[in-house]
Amino acid sequence: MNIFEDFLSKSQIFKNRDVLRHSYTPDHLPHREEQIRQLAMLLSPALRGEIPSNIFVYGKTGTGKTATVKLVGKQLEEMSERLKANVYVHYINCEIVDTAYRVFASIARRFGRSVPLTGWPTDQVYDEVKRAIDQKSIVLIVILDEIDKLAKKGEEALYSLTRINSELEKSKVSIIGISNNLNFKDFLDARIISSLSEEEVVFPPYNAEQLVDILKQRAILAFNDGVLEDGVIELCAALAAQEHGDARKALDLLRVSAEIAEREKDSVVRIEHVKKAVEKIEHDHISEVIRTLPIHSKILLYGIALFPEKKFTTGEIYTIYKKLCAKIGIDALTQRRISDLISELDMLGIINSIVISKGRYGRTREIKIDTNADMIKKILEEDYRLESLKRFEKELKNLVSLETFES
DNA sequence: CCTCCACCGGAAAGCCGGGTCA
DNA sequence: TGACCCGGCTTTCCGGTGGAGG
Repeated sequence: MNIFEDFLSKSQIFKNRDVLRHSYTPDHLPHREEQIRQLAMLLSPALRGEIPSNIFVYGKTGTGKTATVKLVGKQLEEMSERLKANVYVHYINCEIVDTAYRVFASIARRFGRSVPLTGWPTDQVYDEVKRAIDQKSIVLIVILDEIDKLAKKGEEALYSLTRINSELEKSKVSIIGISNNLNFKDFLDARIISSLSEEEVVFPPYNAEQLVDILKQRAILAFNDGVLEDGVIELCAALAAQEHGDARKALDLLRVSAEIAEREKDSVVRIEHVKKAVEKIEHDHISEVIRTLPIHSKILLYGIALFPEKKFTTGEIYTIYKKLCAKIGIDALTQRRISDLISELDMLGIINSIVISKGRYGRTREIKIDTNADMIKKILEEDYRLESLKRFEKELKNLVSLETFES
């Protein structure tokens, strides 16, 4: 008997698991009819060879922004093909493509130019883009997903792209910016903002009922008949609705619940599986984040995790961090840098740090671990570079508590 | 009401490893 | 090969500040 046979035979639950992944774009998006209509209306001038207004798309995570825009983009290209209208849509995820250089390179490559990953001056890549687009007369729609990620390092790209039309002879470019964060506008040049948001399309969060519809639609494709216990979909929807109506989260819950059921060799996905899924997702998320932390953040976090109840100031945790570094023979970073690493850990939700003033005793952060400290420590100890710290745990605790907190 | 602590956090510049190009 | 560019990570420098205690 082949060793895989056991695994092959038993997918009683899933018909097609991929339907539940975020990468899957269904060709019908429930409760997004209005947004689709707006986008189509705003983009339609492209088919007549005119420049559509730049569009700013706003909505929280998991509200279907990306899926909707992609769907409309795809249909726009199809229609353009039929009408021979030379409309092109280019999708860029700014979380990955997060600098001006890379944005330009991505566009240039779309039109067959080869641009190295690095090495050229950014201006040169931009020239390449202009030449590539202007070869024949086209309308190009650039979709900048997670456009807020460009605010820091890629502002130049936004600046150039919003003004590119005056430098092109035959072709036209328009931009669709997608963001889940309105605050990022504060960091940008007012001219860029007004140019980017000539039109706005808002994606409100889904409510629990709408999430149920979405899940049901996918469940039909994803599961065999009758494998979902009554209430499973409703529970997943309700849990996701509690957090700003995130469809992605709802789909994850449903998929992980089913995977747990499958692993337990249960032929039905039950309410209890959903409950286990909630924990598993939470746990997997944190441990993945921690595992991929750079070494200095790990050392720092280890120091904090040694004292789960303690509220640290920046200075205190820095002295502990320095001791830990000495112990494992790694050069310590400066306090300024550690201060930034603390902010990062805070943003990741692993620790809690707020700036407080202790009057006479200065202004500092109050830092406290936010999650299960034991779990964090275990995950950190998997790193071979931190292994030796495990042996010194007691010694370290004594040393540190005597020196730092005595007074 | 003023002072002054212990940091915060912005700006700029340096280092390093990735790369191109002539 | 050397000059040059990009981008991530750090260091250096430094002005700014909320509020307890005088």
